[in-house]
Amino acid sequence: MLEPEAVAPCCPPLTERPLTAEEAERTAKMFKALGDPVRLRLFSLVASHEGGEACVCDISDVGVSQPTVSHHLKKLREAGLLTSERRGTWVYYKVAPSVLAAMGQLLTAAD
Amino acid sequence: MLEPEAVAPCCPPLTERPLTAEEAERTAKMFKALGDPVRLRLFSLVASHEGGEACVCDISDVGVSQPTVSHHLKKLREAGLLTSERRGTWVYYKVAPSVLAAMGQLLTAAD
DNA sequence: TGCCAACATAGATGTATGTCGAACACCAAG
DNA sequence: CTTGGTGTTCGACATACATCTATGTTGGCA
Repeated sequence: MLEPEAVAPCCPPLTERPLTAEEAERTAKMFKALGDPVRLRLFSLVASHEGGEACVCDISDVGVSQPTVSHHLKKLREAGLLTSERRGTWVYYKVAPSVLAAMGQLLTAAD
Repeated sequence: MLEPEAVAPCCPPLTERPLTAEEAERTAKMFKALGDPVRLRLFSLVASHEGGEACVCDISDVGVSQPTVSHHLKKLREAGLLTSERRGTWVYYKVAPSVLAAMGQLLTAAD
């Protein structure tokens, strides 16, 4: 089921030193994934859901069709931000561990 | 010169509660702006430059033409992430105050 | 076995975006 | 005022992307 390439601890704070081209390439994928309003809502719906995970049926009410939701969840998976698991009839998404920490570190003001 | 709409303190951590549609719309613009490798490098070049600011001539070596650099800097400005100021011959860009803090808060693991 | 619900994939389509070269605006020196 | 350097804007173009409808696939249940 096409699992994400690891997002990795990646990089120091953006204020510490310029990113290399490769670092920027990898890191931009995460930001890009969150750069769509629908995906950002889906991500926050999963991240804030009790237990840290949510089934698609819990988060499908974001104003677009069901295939579109599925499409965006796939993008988030491919960016390494979410993982998915099927349990019976439902598919559950959760935030990939360490992703929030990694992105938070990037944006740490190293002042 | 088309100044940015304020990016605002905006939102609580993504893990605290789901974003509303409006919040997501506004916030996604910031992530989107950083969702391109070239822009991400430009941003980190400015953010990590001594004095917290850099002139375009200091950061133009990212592998694309100079008009393209200018185009991306404009996008970053419009997203509220950078501000620009002309001093004599050169134009200086700096990170908009409070932007890093705001984005960092969004990604705070509220665990 | 057959059916329904939950998600995913496929294909089509309009719009947004990244890129470039060319032309323009601004400023400092001669 | 003219020249040269710095940066922006313009127009064109190819690609990427968000969205939809239609169709597949998977699993529970009668």
